[in-house]
Amino acid sequence: MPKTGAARRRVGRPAAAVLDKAGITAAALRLIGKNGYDGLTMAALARSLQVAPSALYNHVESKRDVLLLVEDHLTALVDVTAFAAEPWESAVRKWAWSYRDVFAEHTPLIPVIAVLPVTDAPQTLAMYETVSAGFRAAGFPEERIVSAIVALESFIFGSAYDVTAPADIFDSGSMAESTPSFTGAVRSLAALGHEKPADVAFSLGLEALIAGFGALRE
Amino acid sequence: MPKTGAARRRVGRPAAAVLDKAGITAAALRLIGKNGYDGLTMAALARSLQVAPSALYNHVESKRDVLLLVEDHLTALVDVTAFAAEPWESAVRKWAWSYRDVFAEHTPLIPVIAVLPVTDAPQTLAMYETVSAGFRAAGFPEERIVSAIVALESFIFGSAYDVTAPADIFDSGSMAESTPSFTGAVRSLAALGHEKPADVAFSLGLEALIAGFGALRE
DNA sequence: ACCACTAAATGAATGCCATTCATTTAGTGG
DNA sequence: CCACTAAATGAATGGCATTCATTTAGTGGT
Repeated sequence: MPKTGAARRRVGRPAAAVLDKAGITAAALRLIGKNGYDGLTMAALARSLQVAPSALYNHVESKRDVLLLVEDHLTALVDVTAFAAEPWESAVRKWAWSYRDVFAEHTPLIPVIAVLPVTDAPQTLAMYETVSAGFRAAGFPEERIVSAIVALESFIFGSAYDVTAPADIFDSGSMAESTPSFTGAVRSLAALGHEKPADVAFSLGLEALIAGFGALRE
Repeated sequence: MPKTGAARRRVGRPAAAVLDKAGITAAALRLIGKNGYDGLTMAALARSLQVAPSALYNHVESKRDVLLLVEDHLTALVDVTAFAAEPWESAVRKWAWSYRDVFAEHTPLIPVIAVLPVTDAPQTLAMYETVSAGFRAAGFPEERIVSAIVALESFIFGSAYDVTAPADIFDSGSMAESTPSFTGAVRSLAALGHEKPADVAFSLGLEALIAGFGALRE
């Protein structure tokens, strides 16, 4: 029996195209928002677009392609505006926090991004252009710009994972007596207060990187 | 027909146990070494141990469990010896390079490690104990030790991905004219020489972190 | 000596997944 | 008007982790 309200599409090319990359991207993001990355399957994506799974392959080559569309969309959300208006230190700081926050919600993309040729992701390339122009304007020696950005990005990606870690990740359980130094350090961090441990670590590392890199400027 | 040289095991519990965790770990590592993480399937693992796939589940609960065994084994390979014998700066430097090098070959484990409660991984916990003791002995304020280690680890994990990136990852292709600043920076890095870009970026970031954190010591 | 129980293997499903292919239909350029 | 291309369906395909019923071997208790 045909679906209740579903006016089944008949076989063959429809008069107006049903799918395009923007629609696929939006549907993927909706799906991820509702069910996480486990819920993002080609079948579920097709269902949410009221289309047969195989129809997706007229628009993307693979599931990895879908992840790439999502990645590029998200990168456009990273805030780079401070590079136009603020001193280098605070611009980097804002960019880094924003970048981490966006991808902390999307860690399954990190393995994809990390090895992604920038050619395949126009928004990502645009971000690099803005950031590297900011470094150049701040007096960075040209041959260090890319390395500094890569180092910051590595730190940001690693820190994004850290945000998703369970609160009790450092609970050493029954081994506590045999690891006194670590157990003590964990306890005294916990005693410190309510600020999120992932934020404390990110701030600590980011400020060290900013200070260290700032010294390279001419 | 029974396999050629294979003396098929008959159904039922064998006289001597065929499997244990150490054997499973070793086989998984062999498989990863030969075919990468794509080649590590429960079926392939079982085949390499001459066992039915379902037999594995008497010893591990899931594939994730297998990855955990591998992770803990690898962590034991990270070199922490310098913390016993060298000044803090060089000990951290050696540890960080070693840690990055080990996991650069095993990036698919990073999502697993990053959210892994330390209770489940004794070798990993042992590494933390040695490192935090080194920080403490170097005069680190106790409540910053964990944050500093987490920040370093985040940088290390992100940098491990970077090692695996394709050489032409920053080739902006046809968009080169619209991204002059970034394209110029990439070119002048390439002109610089033969040192691996991932190593340059890692060194740059690591030295900044060491310098920044060193200043926290009392 | 027996018996209940647990541990460790096999082999046959199960259900999900990404992807491919043959087929159908709709627009388009020459 | 005709060949071609684009975009949909629907039916495979093969691989995957995992589960379950079944069989057999050792073990601890009476």
